[in-house]
Amino acid sequence: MVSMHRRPSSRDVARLANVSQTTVSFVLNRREGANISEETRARVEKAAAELGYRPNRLADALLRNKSYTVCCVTPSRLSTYHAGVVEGIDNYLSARGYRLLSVYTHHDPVREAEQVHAFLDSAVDGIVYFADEVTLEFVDNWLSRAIESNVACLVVDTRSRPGLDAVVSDDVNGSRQVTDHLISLGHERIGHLGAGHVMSTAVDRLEGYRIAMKEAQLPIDESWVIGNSYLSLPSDQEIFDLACRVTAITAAADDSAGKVLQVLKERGVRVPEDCSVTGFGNQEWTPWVGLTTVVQHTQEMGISAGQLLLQRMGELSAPPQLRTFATDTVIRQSTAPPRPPDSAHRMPCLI
Amino acid sequence: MVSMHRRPSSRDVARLANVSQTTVSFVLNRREGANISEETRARVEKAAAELGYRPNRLADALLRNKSYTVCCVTPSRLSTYHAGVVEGIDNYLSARGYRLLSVYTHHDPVREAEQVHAFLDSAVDGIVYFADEVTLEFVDNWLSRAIESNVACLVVDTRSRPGLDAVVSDDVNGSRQVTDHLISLGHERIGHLGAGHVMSTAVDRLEGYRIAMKEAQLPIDESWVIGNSYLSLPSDQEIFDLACRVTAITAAADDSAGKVLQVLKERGVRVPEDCSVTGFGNQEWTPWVGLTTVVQHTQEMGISAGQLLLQRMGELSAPPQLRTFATDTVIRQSTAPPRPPDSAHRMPCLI
DNA sequence: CTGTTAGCGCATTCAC
DNA sequence: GTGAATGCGCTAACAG
Repeated sequence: MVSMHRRPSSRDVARLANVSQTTVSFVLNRREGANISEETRARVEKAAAELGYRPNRLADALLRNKSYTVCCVTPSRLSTYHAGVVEGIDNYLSARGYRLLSVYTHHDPVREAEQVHAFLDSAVDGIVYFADEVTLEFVDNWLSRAIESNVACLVVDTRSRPGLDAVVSDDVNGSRQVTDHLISLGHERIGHLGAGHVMSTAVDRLEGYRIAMKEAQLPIDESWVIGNSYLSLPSDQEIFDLACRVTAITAAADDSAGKVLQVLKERGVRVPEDCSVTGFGNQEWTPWVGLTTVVQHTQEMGISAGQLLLQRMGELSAPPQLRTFATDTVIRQSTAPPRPPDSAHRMPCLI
Repeated sequence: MVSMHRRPSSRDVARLANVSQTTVSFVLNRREGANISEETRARVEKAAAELGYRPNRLADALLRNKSYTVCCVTPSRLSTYHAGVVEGIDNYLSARGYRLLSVYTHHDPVREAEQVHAFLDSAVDGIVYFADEVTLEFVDNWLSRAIESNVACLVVDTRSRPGLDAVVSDDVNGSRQVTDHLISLGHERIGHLGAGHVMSTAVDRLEGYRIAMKEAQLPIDESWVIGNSYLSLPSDQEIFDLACRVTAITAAADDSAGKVLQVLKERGVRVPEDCSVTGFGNQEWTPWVGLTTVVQHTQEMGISAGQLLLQRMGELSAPPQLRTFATDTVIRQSTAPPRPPDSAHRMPCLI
């Protein structure tokens, strides 16, 4: 026979301790002004412990219209980068009495809006939106209500919302640095596997590549720039063709670089001997394949996001802040000097 | 001047529509028995739309002690496997009026307990716990309360909680099949990079390896079995030494296999020529490195988990179910027949 | 058919 | 120093 007892309420504690509900509230919340006798305090605490009393968060949130909850909206779970930022936010907020909940949109704007509305219907205090190529253009479906509801909103990974607090990597310089690395190795024909023009991160990374090439006075053949999306990559043939035209490829994302490694391996193009490859993001698996890539300081970004959120909760009308984080380049085995032009070895595509 | 209006309540709708709050509730919830005139219904709906009324989920949840929310407790975000299962649960539940929220424990049992308690304090309807090597032995810190609170609990990835609904892969057979694949290629000295004895998945994968070897009448030298944890892998040297003693290594996890690939590459052991390598899990990056691995049917597992949860919510006393899912082996380029014993090429470690 | 009333669990203002 | 009364927004008995 399972005990179907209702869970204990503060009233139950009050009854057991022979005091009023108010006193229980005062004791358990350590309320300042209230001068409760030591004897009463002890009796209340004993009663609460005895019953295993825990305050009902719903009742409190309903009363205050505040739930001490922040939600984090992400396209999917699959990114070391996102994971790091979320962990940073989580660490910051959980140490300050807030909890962080996550939902995934699966790149579906309708689902995203539903998820956020559900949060707004539950007195959420803050929303962190991780920009997504697909849903970005639909954020206004929910963002306007979030702002009207005085909820602290913050966006990660895009500069396209100047009215909001935002946290981003310095994508331009990150891309520039990794391209400089290739240039310093002696590469002159360098390709870029980009991710289109929807995400400012993609645009910035392409821009960084262009700047590096320009500063080195290396011309860019426009056929060296391919890729329109983080999500759908160019065909194997397009990637292969690019590798035949250049001696190095900078990819705007590690996942894209991973795909490049696969294609080149399958077609007999050796990395880095025949073609160097770089990524962006330092995903967990990149050491395993020796991919040279760009490290983003995800923990710091997350902590900063947490700070901005709490500030915004306190001061809704303060001017929005954009925080940009420098990156590092981590050099592994996927980059090396290009083959000398007269090398005996021929690229398979040139045979 | 920001409008600081309180968000509209059902009472506001009632006032605007000139009806009582009850009528608003009946209309908006399409309550069966109540026979509301078409005219009234239209007036209420118009008023609700005009005010942009949305019901407050907190009030409802407080009243019913039910929030139509399920929480999912995961060690971290970084796993294609977890991602797939969570997506399956999400798809199933969101189509049935529930929402799925996720939290991460970062392998910290204290944090995990806090997170779950916060959910229990908010009338969560179900909990999905993804077994984790570190927190598994502490689940009773919160599990007992969850069960007493009549919350539907389900565990993924471990058979160690026979009292609970559980969803697992057929790890024994998955591991056995991938080992059989190596045996059929002609390997006789096969090593296993395991993950200890805490997680039943790790134990089962080791067991599957042993069964396959036994059935093929291949003896196992106990020095071929290394690895005590999913989280902390053996040293590079240990991995290298293992590769010198065998012609193939089955890893209990893709991440471990990835590490093996890195070490072998760094030390000049060619894969698959000198040593074949297999993983487990079909993580997103495995195609990029051509890793032969075991595919788990994550979506189906998630859907099944969703079904079990809803069943359990309806019938708390039903006998617990364990659902086991078959796996597939996906063969890529990291496995090949062993070198002939008299091969001219020598392993670097044997030189 | 619709409105009045009560109460979910809590914090809080105001008496005593 | 402590307690009675109020209301957050909602649904659901129960009247009428």
